[in-house]
Amino acid sequence: MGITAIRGFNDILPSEVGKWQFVEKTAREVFEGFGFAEIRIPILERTELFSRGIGEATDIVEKEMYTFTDKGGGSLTLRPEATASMARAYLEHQLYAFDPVAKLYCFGPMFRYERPQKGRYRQFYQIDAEVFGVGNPVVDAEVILMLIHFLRRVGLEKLELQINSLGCRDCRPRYREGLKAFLTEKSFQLCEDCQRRLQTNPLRIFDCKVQTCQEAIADAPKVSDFLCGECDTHFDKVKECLSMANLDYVLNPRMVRGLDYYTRTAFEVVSYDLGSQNAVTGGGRYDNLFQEIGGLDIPGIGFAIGMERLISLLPKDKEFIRYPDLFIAAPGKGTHGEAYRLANQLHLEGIHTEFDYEGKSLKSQMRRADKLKARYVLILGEEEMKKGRAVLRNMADKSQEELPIDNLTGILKNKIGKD
RNA sequence: GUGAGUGUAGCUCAGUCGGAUAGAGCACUGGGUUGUGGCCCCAGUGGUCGAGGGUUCGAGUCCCUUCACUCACCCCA
Repeated sequence: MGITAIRGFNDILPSEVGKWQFVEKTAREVFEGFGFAEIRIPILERTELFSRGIGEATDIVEKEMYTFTDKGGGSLTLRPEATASMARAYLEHQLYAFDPVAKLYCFGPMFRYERPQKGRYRQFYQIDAEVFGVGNPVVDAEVILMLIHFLRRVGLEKLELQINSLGCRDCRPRYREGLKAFLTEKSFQLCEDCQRRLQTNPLRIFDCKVQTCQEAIADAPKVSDFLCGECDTHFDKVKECLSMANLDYVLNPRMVRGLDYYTRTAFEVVSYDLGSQNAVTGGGRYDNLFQEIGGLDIPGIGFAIGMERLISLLPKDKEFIRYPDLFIAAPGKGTHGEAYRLANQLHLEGIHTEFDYEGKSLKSQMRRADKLKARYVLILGEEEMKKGRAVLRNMADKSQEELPIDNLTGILKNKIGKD
């Protein structure tokens, strides 16, 4: 093997690309129907954008970013997520001056230096959708509704929507301290990792798989007990709106988000067909992000969908590959040029046509037509060609008919359009 | 960063206790049919046994090192 792709960076081969196009096309249709507009943003940003936006102490910023110094001497980072960049673009171009409310979506690769495993790669693709400028809980529900609607449209079932409220900058620290105090008394029960988490991020202990840690936190206080009045009514309103839309959800008081900027509503959609990395999408509200990166006090909410994870869940029986409409077989040497001429003519008409480049036997050409799953084969026989005619074979039912070559385009368009 | 598993043909995999020229199926090419696909039959192409070192008369097989991939931890989409 010569040069290979680097670890965690994958090629998406033609046989897979149909799925990607389908998912992207569906996302565009659904999101634009909800009033979202596409935005395209760079994949490189100043490192500062992420360290301030995502949070210095997060795993992403601490150890997962692809950061380097460019020739101008500045520190740049391949984006590990899109929200901070989208917020930056919104501020930089003062989109709020036209309308404080911006509903944006974008597609693209993200980069995180992690050990790859099932559903986790160093370059991975996300679909992001964000609403900037609305603090009202109705929009939380609206965003979640759009997300679920999209997931159903691409054919996913057996999904579970989990929601939680993380509180705001007032009540989250209170909860954190409360939890810390509670667990400190039980710290002898905690594993080594959780001893550390107790200091750095006590909320994470909820995720620990160690039996004794689970026992320790079994009757730990919940976020909901600590929410301030405003966060409490906000969350109630979100739940109420979800119910109004007939969306089923599971309250997961243990759900924690890894990025510092999340506040209040947090949600995840998980699938039990995914393996260990079971979140297809995750998101939430981030009312502090804009202040961290720019100063203006603008609320936001959004989600990121993991493309690879989503695509791995797509129904298996669905066909995403486009097969040729026609294969032109030219068994005789004298008919080769005609195959080339005809194929080009048909290409200009948008008819997906293949032909043999190698001058192989008719049998071999037929075999290839079959392998490519061409619907029709046009056989340019020397006998027929002398009369200006050719044989058109329907590969599915084996029927054949002799046709005049000069009228071929019209006839094919008619036939192919029919089914 | 940590742990476990796996590396033999393009793909999926056999390969016994260390023994002779490393196999099968699929795929590919050609033929059986001078001009007709799938099924069948025949033949052919294709290998640095991941790489490097060691033990041995002899290594795909045993040992060491290394690389890659996979899964899991951590964390997240």
